[in-house]
Amino acid sequence: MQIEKVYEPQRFEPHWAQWWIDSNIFRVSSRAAGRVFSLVIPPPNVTGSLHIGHMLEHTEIDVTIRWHRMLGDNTLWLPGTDHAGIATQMVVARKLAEEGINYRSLGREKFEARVWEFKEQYGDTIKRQMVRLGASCDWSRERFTLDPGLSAAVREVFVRLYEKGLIYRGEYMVNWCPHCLTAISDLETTHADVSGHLWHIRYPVNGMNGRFLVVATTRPETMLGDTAVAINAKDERYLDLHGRTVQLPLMNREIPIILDDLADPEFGSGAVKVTPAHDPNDFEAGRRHSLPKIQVIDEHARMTPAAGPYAGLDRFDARKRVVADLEAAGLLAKIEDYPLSVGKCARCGTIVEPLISTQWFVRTKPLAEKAIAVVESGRIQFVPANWTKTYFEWMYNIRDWCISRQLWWGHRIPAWHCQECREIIVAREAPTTCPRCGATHLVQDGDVLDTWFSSGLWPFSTLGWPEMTEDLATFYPTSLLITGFDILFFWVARMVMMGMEFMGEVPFRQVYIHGLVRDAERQKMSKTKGNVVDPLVVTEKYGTDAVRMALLQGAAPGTDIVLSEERMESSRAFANKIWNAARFLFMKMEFSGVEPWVPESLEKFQPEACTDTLEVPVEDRWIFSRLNSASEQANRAIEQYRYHEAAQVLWHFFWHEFCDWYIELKKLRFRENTGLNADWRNTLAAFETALRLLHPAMPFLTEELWQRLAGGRQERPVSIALAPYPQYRAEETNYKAEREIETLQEVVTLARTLRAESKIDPKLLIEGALYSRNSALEVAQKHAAAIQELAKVKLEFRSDAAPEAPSVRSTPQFDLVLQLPKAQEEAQRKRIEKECEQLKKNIENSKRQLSDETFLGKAPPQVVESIRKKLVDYEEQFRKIGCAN
RNA sequence: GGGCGGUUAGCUCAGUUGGUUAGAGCGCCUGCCUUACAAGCAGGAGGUCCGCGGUUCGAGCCCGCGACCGCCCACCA
Repeated sequence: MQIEKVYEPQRFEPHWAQWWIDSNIFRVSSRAAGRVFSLVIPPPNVTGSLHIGHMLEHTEIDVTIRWHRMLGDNTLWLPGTDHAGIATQMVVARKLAEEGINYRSLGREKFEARVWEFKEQYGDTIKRQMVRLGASCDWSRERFTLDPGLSAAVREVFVRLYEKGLIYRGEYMVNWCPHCLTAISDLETTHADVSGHLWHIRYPVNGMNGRFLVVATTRPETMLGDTAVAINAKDERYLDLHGRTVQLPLMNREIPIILDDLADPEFGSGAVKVTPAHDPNDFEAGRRHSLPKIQVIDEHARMTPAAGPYAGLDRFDARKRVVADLEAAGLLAKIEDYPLSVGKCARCGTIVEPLISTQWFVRTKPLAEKAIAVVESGRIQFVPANWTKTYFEWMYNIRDWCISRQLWWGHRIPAWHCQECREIIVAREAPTTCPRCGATHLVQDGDVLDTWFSSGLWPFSTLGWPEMTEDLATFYPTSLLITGFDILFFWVARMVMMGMEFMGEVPFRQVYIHGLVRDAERQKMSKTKGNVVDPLVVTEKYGTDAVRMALLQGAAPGTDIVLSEERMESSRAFANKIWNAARFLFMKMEFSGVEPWVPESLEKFQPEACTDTLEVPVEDRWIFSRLNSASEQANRAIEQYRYHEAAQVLWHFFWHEFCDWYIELKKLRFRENTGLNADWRNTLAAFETALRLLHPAMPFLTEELWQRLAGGRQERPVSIALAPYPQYRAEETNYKAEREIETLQEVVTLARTLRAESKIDPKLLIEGALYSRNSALEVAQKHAAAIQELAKVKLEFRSDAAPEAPSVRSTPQFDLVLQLPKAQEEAQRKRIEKECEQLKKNIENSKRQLSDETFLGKAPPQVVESIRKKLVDYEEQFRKIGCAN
């Protein structure tokens, strides 16, 4: 068999995109197995940039899924939604904007025509992108925009919530984005600290000539819409003004002075202007006092006719003019520098404008109560657990959720307005007549739903709800959700609320929150910074398996992942290492006349054929025992989402046990044409098991090698992904074999160290003597040939005391003397001195503890015993090296 | 203003219930192109675990205070 010297991932591993498509085989479930495992995967962010963070998430999901599949669990993950259509529309709207066209100006018909056109042109690209992220993409049904099944679920939920009074329509202050021209939720606004100013403005008090009430504001342009000034009832400075009015400068409008806690006597002048149409607090105050609301800024952030002479100005230009005019009128008391935080649209970065508008809201309090209860009772578990607190923090302070968006992409709100009597009809299907006045002129509400509204239904809407399908019965609640903390509130919290409301049961049992991927400079990846790592580029360069491994190595729960090229290079080296181990085996198989072979049963580590009939070589007994222990650790790690630990275990086992020792030992046995003997069966069984162990982490490399190893055997599973995952069995642990190999390793390392320190040509076979007074000597002697091969020393084994010589190196049970050139003796002496110092410290330390009565009294016996033993060892070695001198 | 996380080797990070010589990868130093692998092999150096105090026989780990860094939430003009 021809096998390349260097592993070329491009030949065997698909791109990340292709990999994700391949993973889709796990969507299908047989429903044959006992244990059910289902997983919710996050909605694809198709329009955002794809970056390595998505790949981390999908890698963790994929590892988990593959592991469960190999355990024989009935697995399913829930991908797919209507996002393809939504995403396409968003992209088209953006393209239009680039051409200087506001998509709204086209009208719905023309806009949709453009979307179709775009679909024709870029359909395949979009489809690939969607599939890459696990979403379904069915262009054929209904308007291609939305999946009709899911749309029906969304309508059903909306109607039911409305009927229960949990959805209402109302006039409220919302965050308005003047660029996107839509209301956005609190969560969609980001706050940025900026240095602003606090302008103190004098408002003349009517009927008190020369008296002014000074108010402070960070947004002077809003004063044009003031309808009151508030003072605090406890603030004695201004009590005499209560009941009077002030004259609003510039607008020359008389407005009342009201008593309200809105005014904080400690802040500024203690008096505050009230602008109910442009500030959420003022809006509430305006309600309390039935103040008129004067809108002076419109949805494009321009001044309205109500702003009088300022009408038509941009809000920030208006600010300058207002300040200048106030100053000219001598009404500007002072200007202070003042740090403030401004809200910006999370999508476009435009500063949001609080505006009054009529929107649809979800009453969240009743939904939140259940969502809190299920986390409190532990029916939903967060991993790591500290996210629980963040979740509660938000749930306890939850506010009503504005779900209407003035956009054209998304699910239309299932509400119709009667053009005759203004009745609002909420229904599953479009009504033909108004139930109140019988009119037939009904127009559907122009708003669409927040995308998180439909995403919140995901765990059940994707399984066929409201029908109680077999899938829904089997896989709801799902076992697990793997996601990032950035959408904890947007998505996770809403799925819990919706799941409890409509299924009466939690949507998932566990929520694993993964870390964020940062670049080598610890920077969060973002499009604007341009530091995003494109998975397609790095998987091309290093291989998908290597990138996966690099991600997994950093994936400790609760910490961010710093991904560097170096790390990916080192995992590529690991992939290459495994490739070459296989290459060696295949070459030797050919040489030994061994055909591709895997054991009949993949359940046990050690193939049947070798156990009873033949004397099994110790390195085989050892590697099976080590495999056993590695699989125990790997299983436990993956089960607890400790992916980094699993990666480390696999890495260490494969490289530093299987390659460094096992294969090296086996080389001694593969020097003749033997055919498929016990040695070969054991070797291939061990390698085959190791591949399965590694498979969830590195699926492509292991699949490729596994197929080659198995040849064309029919009875094996078709894919390594369907083969059983290695499981720990107590009876497969072989302590005796492990100790024996440890002894061998000890002697070989001892000799290598001494040689290296003495600068002896690595190829030169030298002579030496190994001294020991315990049974370890016999073990070592048994492996004399291996020792000679691995360390290039020909040893004499002696049970008497070692002579004092500079060329001696010791461990507690051995002394090794090599014949060294004289020049090296001085260097050895220095080394020994240093070793003596360390030993002396250790001995003192142990003695101190062993003479401490309290320690002896309180420490557990095994701890005391281990220290006693160590002390004996230290002293023995101290004596042997001849430190006393 | 509330809440959360971090500080361990030159760099990036592990360290699961406290157990006595603190680990890995990369980097660095030394020697090797040894017919599986130079993307490799063998060996090595390198750490007051942020500071102070406390609990304990014993603290990187638990408690308190402090410093610095980062993140999230919040309607204070």
